[in-house]
Amino acid sequence: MLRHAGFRATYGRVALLEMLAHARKPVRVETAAKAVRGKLDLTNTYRALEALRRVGLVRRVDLGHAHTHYELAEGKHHHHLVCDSCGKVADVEIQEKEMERAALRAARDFKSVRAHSLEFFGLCNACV
Amino acid sequence: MLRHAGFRATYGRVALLEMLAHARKPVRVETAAKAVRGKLDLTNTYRALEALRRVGLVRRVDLGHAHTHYELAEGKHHHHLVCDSCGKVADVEIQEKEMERAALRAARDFKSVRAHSLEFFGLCNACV
DNA sequence: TTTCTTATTGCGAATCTTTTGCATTTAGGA
DNA sequence: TCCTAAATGCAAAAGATTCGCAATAAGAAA
Repeated sequence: MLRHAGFRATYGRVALLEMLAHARKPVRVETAAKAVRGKLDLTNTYRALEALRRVGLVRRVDLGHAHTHYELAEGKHHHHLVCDSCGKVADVEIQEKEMERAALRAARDFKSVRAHSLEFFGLCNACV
Repeated sequence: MLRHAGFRATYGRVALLEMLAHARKPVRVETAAKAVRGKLDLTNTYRALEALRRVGLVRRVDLGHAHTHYELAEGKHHHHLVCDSCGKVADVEIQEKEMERAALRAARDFKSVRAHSLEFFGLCNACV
């Protein structure tokens, strides 16, 4: 995958992709860096994730915190429902196309929608 | 408004609300602070905006940048379509309720949705 | 395999946004 | 006018992310 995307397949990047593949929810850069400790430091984890994002191997997830999360870009684009209380994250699929069309209809003066970010916040069953 | 919300009506906060009332799009904290220069410094602009947000007078808008934007909380909750090229912002209204219901349906294990964030990115008519 | 080019990395320092501490000022009720 | 808690300014801290640069290593070529 890495070579095909024009990258060198370094231990750090491979480890990074592997950890993302096993993660069950979007991961903070700091967490990712710790997971590949010894193979890639924090600075280069930032650089690697950004590079991987640019070629579409990973996606940025903005959960409204001060820090960015990343997840492996597999399957279709989806959103998240985050528990306010425990932080649990569930994947959510929504009628994307229709929503973007609606946005375009609502926004006079715009010709196209390239992307959107949509995250939900609420309570999971295990929390009060 | 300020007194009614339990605040002291200081020059700084009044100026802040006035500038937000005239702004045509969500404003960065730094920009807001410059606009009320002399009446409120950067630190207290942060404090004031957060306080105003807690009582519902302003809303936070997260456009996916490294910094937070704020807008006056008037009218119904809405979203934004941001031009990738020039940064122009248009307001967008979407069928909120139905979307949140759909999210809840899609996310097993969740009992409620308190809020969501939704922003669109694309190109306005004036840009390439 | 060895060599060579340059992408990648580590590390320190810088930058940017946001928060905190604290002494001083001030809005607004008594 | 007086008094107290809310607000404020300023300096410094904290957290996230980026930059600069010399050292290292992946992978193509010999």
